[in-house]
Amino acid sequence: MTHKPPRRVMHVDMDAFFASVEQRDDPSLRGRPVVVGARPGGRGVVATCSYEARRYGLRSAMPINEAYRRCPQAVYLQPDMARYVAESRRVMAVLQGVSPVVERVSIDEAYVDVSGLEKLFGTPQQIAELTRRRIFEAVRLSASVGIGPNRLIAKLASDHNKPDGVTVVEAEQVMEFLAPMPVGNLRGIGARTLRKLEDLGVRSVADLRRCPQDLLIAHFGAAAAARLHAQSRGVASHAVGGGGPRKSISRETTFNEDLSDWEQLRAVLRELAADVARQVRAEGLSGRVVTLKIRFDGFETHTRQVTLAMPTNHDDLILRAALELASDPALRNRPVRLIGVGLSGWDGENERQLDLFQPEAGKRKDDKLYAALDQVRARFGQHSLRMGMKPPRSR
DNA sequence: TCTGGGGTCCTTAATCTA
DNA sequence: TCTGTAGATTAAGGACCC
Repeated sequence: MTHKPPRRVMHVDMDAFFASVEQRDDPSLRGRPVVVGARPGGRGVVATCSYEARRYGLRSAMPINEAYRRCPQAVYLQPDMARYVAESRRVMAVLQGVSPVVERVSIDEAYVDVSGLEKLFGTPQQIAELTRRRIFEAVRLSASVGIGPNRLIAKLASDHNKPDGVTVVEAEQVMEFLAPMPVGNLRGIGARTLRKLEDLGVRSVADLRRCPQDLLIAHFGAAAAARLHAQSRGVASHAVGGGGPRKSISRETTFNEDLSDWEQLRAVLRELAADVARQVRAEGLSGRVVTLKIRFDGFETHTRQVTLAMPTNHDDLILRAALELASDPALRNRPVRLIGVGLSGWDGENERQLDLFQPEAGKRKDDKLYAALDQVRARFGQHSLRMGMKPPRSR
C-alpha cells in the first residue's frame, strides 16, 4: 500500500500589486508613497497603495479624499488594468510551472496544490522560496507565499509574513497558529460580523473556539455558526481548482454628483447596457435575468430584476428591460448616486447555436422577448396597484 | 464621515407548481 | 375535482471579497 503524501496548499499573494508595478516601471516612484485608485477630489477609493503610503495609515478601500488628507505628498495614479493583467498572466504562468493545479482567485493571488512535490522541489519551505524566486525573475515583483494543509491556512499564512515573506504551517501547528489571531482575519468576517462578535466578547480565534455553539447559532444562524466553528479549528477545504464559469456580468457607475435627470440617467443606462451586452457576446453567452441597481443618497441601494422569457445578449433588450425596471415609482424622483445594470442566468450551448446558425429562429426569439417585456410592464402596473392595498415587504 | 467596481454567496420572503 | 402544502424558483437585500 502506498503512503499518501499530506495535502499541501500554497497561497501566493503579490505585494501591493498595482503600486509595485508602477514603482517598477518608473524609478522616480521608488521609495515614495504611491496610491493607485480614484482621482483625489472625486468619489472613489484607494485600490492599492505602496508600503510607503501604508505608513501614513493609507489602506485599500479607503476613500480617496481621506487618503489625500492623510498623505497629500503621495503620488496619485489611475489604474492601468491592461498592464496589470499582462503582469498577472506572467505570474500565473510561473505558478503553472510549479504545479499544474492552479486556481487564480483574483488578478494578484492564486492557490496552488503542491501536495507530493517534495521529491521534485524539496521541503515546503523550499517550494515556497523557489516560487517566490521564479516570480521575481519573471516580473521583478515581490510576492508573499503561505503553505498550509488547506486553503484557509495557506491564505492566513501568506498574510502572516507580508510583504516578501514565506510562512509554512504544518497540520499539527494549525491550532496554535490560529489561536492568537484576531477573528477578523477569518474568511467571511467583515465589519458587521466583527462588531457582533466583539459584542459577544470574541476578539481572537481562541475566544471564538471557546464561544458556546448555541450562542453563535442564536446570533448568526446555524450555517454561519458552523462555518465560524470550523474555521476556528482550521477546518477548511483543500480543493484547488474548480472555480467554474462566472455567474454574472455587470457594469455600474457612481456619479461625482447625484443625478436627478432621467434623460441623462437613461443615456448612462444605454451605455452600461451596451457594455454588458458586448462583454456577454464576447464570452459567447446569453442570459435571461436582467438586474437594475440604483443607489440613492445615504448609500441606500436597491436592486430590481426580471427574468426574460428567453436569453439575450442584445444591447437593446437589456436596456429596455432595465428601463422597465427603473419605471418602478419607488425608484423615481430621487437623486441617484449610482446606477448599474447586469445580466445573469446563462443559458446552455443550445441557445447560442440557435443564435448563430438559425437566424430566423433567433428572430422569433426576439419577438418572444419583446412580448416578455410587455409582461414586465403588466407586472409593474399590478405592482403599483398592489402597493395601495398591501405595503411592499421591507427588510 | 465616507464609502468604486465587479463579482460571489447567503438569507428571507413571495410565488409558482406538482 | 378540490384543497392544502412541500419544495422549487424567483426576487430583493445584505455581507463580504479583492
